[in-house]
Amino acid sequence: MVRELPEGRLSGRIVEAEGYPPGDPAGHHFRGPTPRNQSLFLRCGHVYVYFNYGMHFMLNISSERAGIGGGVLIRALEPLEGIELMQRHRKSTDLIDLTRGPGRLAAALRIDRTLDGLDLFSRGPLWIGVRVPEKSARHVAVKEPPAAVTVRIGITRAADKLFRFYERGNPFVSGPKRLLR
DNA sequence: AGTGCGATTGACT
DNA sequence: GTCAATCGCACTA
Repeated sequence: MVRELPEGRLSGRIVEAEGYPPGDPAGHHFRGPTPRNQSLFLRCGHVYVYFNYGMHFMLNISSERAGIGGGVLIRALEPLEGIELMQRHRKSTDLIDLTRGPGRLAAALRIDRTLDGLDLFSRGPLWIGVRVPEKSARHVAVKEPPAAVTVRIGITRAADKLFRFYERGNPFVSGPKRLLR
């Protein structure tokens, strides 16, 4: 995940996310489009930013064809670039909690509703890149990071669905210990 | 027009 | 472990 700001570039590896697919009663798109959630109905790859609990922004990415509601909540990053600026945004120097959790992540990247509706493919102020290894590893077997699947965090409806995905063992993943697998 | 609560976090016992 | 902060919005009437 790459955030471009006048002060510099911020980036991090996505290590935790949750799916909110079409028809999911826990999704904000479930009851149809409204002014708040219309970005979830844009073609996949658009940003939906939700202001939660009156104080935290949450970063989502639409995941379906145009007109179909669905999205992915980005819950945690492993910080890569611009760590000092992220620390200023978070008013904390604690590295492990810098982007661990959806609210912290959005604060660190200075994400708010002005980014709502943005097309991630447009290479604007926010986009997703593919990290290229420092050295060419074509002849080396690339090891896939171990993935784990659990129920989603902090929801009440469809609470049994296994739609949370994270990199096993990564210290930048959020959530209660009982969900660790 | 009024109301209850939410995809969380940080402070505190 | 508990709990307050804080507000936009969907829902009810």
